[in-house]
Amino acid sequence: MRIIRAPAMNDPRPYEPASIETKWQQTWEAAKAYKVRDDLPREKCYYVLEMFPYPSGKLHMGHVRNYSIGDAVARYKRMRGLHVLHPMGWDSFGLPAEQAAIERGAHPAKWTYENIAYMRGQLKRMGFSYDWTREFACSDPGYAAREQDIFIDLVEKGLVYRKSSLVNWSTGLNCVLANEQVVDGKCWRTGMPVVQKELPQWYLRITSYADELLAQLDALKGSWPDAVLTQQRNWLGRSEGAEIDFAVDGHPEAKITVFTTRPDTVFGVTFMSIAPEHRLVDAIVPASHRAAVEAFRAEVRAVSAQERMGDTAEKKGVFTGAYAVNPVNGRKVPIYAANFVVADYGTGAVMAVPAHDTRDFAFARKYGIDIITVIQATDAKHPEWMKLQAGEDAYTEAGVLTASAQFDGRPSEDAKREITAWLESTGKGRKVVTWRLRDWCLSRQRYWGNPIPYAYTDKLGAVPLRKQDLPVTLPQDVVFDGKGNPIERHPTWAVTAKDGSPLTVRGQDGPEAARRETDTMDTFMESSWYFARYTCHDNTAADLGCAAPLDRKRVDHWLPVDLYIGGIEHAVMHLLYARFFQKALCDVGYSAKREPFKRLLCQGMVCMETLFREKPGEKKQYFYPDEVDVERDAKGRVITAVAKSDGQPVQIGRVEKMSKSKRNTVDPQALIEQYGADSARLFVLSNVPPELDVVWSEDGIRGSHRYLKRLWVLVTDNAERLRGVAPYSGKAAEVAGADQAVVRKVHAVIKRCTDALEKDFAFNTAVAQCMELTNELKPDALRPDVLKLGLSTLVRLIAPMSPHIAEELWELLGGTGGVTAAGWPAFDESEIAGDSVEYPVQANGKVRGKIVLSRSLAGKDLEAAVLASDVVKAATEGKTIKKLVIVPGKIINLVVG
RNA sequence: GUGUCCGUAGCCCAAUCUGGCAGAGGCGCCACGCUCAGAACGUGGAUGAUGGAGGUUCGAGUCCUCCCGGGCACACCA
Repeated sequence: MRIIRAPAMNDPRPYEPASIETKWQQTWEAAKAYKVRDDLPREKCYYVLEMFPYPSGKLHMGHVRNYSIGDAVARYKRMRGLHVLHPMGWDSFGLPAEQAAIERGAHPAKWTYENIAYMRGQLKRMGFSYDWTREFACSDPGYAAREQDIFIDLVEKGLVYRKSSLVNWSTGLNCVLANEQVVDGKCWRTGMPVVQKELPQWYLRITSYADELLAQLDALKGSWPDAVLTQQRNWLGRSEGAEIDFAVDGHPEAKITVFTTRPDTVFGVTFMSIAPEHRLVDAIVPASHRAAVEAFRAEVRAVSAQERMGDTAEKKGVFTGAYAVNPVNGRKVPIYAANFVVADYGTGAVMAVPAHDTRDFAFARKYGIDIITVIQATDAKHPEWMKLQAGEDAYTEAGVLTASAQFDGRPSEDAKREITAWLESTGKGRKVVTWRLRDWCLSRQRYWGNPIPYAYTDKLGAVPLRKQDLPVTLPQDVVFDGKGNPIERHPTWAVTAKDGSPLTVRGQDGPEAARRETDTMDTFMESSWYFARYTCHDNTAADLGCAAPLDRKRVDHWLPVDLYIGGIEHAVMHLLYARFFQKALCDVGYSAKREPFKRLLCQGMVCMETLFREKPGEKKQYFYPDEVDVERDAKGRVITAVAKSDGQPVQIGRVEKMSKSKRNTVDPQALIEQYGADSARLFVLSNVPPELDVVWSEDGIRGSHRYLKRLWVLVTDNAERLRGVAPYSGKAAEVAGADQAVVRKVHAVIKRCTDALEKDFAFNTAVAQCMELTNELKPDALRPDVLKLGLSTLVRLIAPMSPHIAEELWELLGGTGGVTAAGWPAFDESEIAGDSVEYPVQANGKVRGKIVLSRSLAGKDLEAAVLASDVVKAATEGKTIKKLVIVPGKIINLVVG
């Protein structure tokens, strides 16, 4: 049994995070401390937003980090006197809810809203300063209804269309995926294979905004991470070139248009590659080659998208038996159906110039096709050029044209323009720009999403619903058995109007019986405008179908978001869709701000060491940390690790992103219970800058907790006697010794903290500064007013990171009105440096000693004082000074010989 | 392969933008204090060719060039 010593009379109150944190959370809630108004001057306002979570059940460490960063910024900005909009909500449509319904029988809505309730409680327990009055979930009827209104606006603007096309069909989800959701040919969510399937789908015309989406990336440089800008640029994939029309020999009605970025090489075309699915293939293939082409097409189709896209796939083709005629020189070239030609990029056909394209070169070699050089390198020693001379590889760089009729001798860049112009003038080609970006496929054959507000009739086809007939709400009585789309199988929903009567749409001769669209929208739709909705979440009239989705005045007051924080995994999908959507919202009249996020911060992952055993031919067996004993040497390096269960060795693996499957996770709830929210928040902000990965360790969080305890003891030990003392507010020079050092330190630390937060949100260095100041504050050595200055500064500096303890200590020190209202402490640059400077003295770059001189010394006086010093005399003994470098306030360097 | 970021103590990182004594902070380690002992706490301490080679400079972790190593992104896109 443990013997617990009774506390002595003057023992300070112990640090009990749970009670302090609950107390202040209740205080903030009761005071609606973080509710923000919409009618204050914008320059006094700040909008900080973290990517809202999918309500999967409970918070994970990634959330804790993301939201701790955002909250620290929000609290810091408030202390700087700004009115901060800091909202939170739920990205609550999506597949896991349906998965849960299938597995556990709970309705997706029930499961989702129970999760939201639990996670909201966790966020509140973390003490995040959200304006909870603006909270909403995307699956709330109000939000989904507003989204349908916007959808109809987009329809009227011509941004929505339906087309039948090959789509990515996830065999795991029985559902269509966007290109971005296909990773290495597999479903990004389930990892199951993705196959191509022909289906009619709804699309949003994001490609109409391609130019603007690209152009405005330049303006985001410096405010968004380069990695994100690059990824978006790659994704948009703008490519400038020419389309050239080739006639087909013996088929005067047929014409194959190719797209090329190298019109300067057109005289070197020796064959053409065409996508096997190209619509002209059947028309031009002679009977003699039909069987071979059909077989090839079947073979290509059988190969999964994954293999076809990967660079391991062999480049293959089959001669179609047809010939194309090169419009510039009349040369007849064979047409090959090739597996590497993508049907829906460019024109689905490529002119092949083996001399100047690596892939064409390999293909020509394989099938024995001619190689004609039409570009000459200007540098005869160019390695690629020498390879072409040796018949080893193509020369793909720019050069000078040859064997190109009237263009001989022209440089590539000029020839591109001139040849394109010539083709244009003869009607055989034209300058074009193509994009890698495709339109956004919106349809999902799923239940738990927002219904697409369309209906179909036999006569009219697809008809958008009128706004007064909205919203379309999901049927409640559906069956989840994992076999396809539950809405589609509902007996009456698709043909029943809001009021229960049979669904009709208005036709020319009166109402016509109609059937609803049963597809729901991609959930990236909801996350494309939620940041705008936070500014006016209450814009909801009694009749849901009639209120405007957004209040333009408030949207434009708050947007763009000043700081948006989230994971880099959203670099393309979410962030590109949201940028597009904001522009579309502008064009339907809901905003004038064309970019949604002014600054973007992508925080790193929370990682942890993995522990595993591996046997040949078996999957890795992972261990939880508490199942393993680790032994370290004197330097802290790991010597051995063994499992507690059997004493056998365990391997220590890489530090990897926390995941359940690797058993390297930590439950934030347990951290809160053991150490408190303040310690958890401080830990995820310490040690590394926000954009780097942070490695979780038990020792690490104990370190953060230990620091808060030290701060607690330091303040509570002295609070009583300091309560009535005013913090020292005079000059540093007016006090002496340790007091003066502390006053200077206070100014220096405030400056460094402020710089760290203003420049890069470098909370790690801000925390370090707080610790440094704490280490300097020795109560017994300081005047009470100087100590009070130090403590009251410290408490305010730590407040954005660990707000509960800061509030409590602020109150104990006699502060009123809360630590936020107290404001961020100010500093005076001139108070940081002392009157004297300790100059290091270097001789030929090596430090020989130090001399202390008055800061006010300058010019000849300073030089004289330096030369007179013992250190300089000793260093120059018997040598001559060739050069004397004196940097006032910094250093002295002697060049001697 | 191309682009980009990075490489500082046993580990995570400051200092790099704006050149000036290599170290703010944390973890780990060691010693001492406290303790019957440990934990906790406190006090103190050790640890480096700043990945390598050149260059610029009075002076380079910092700027320039090349190389090595690593991360991330892109990579049949015509």
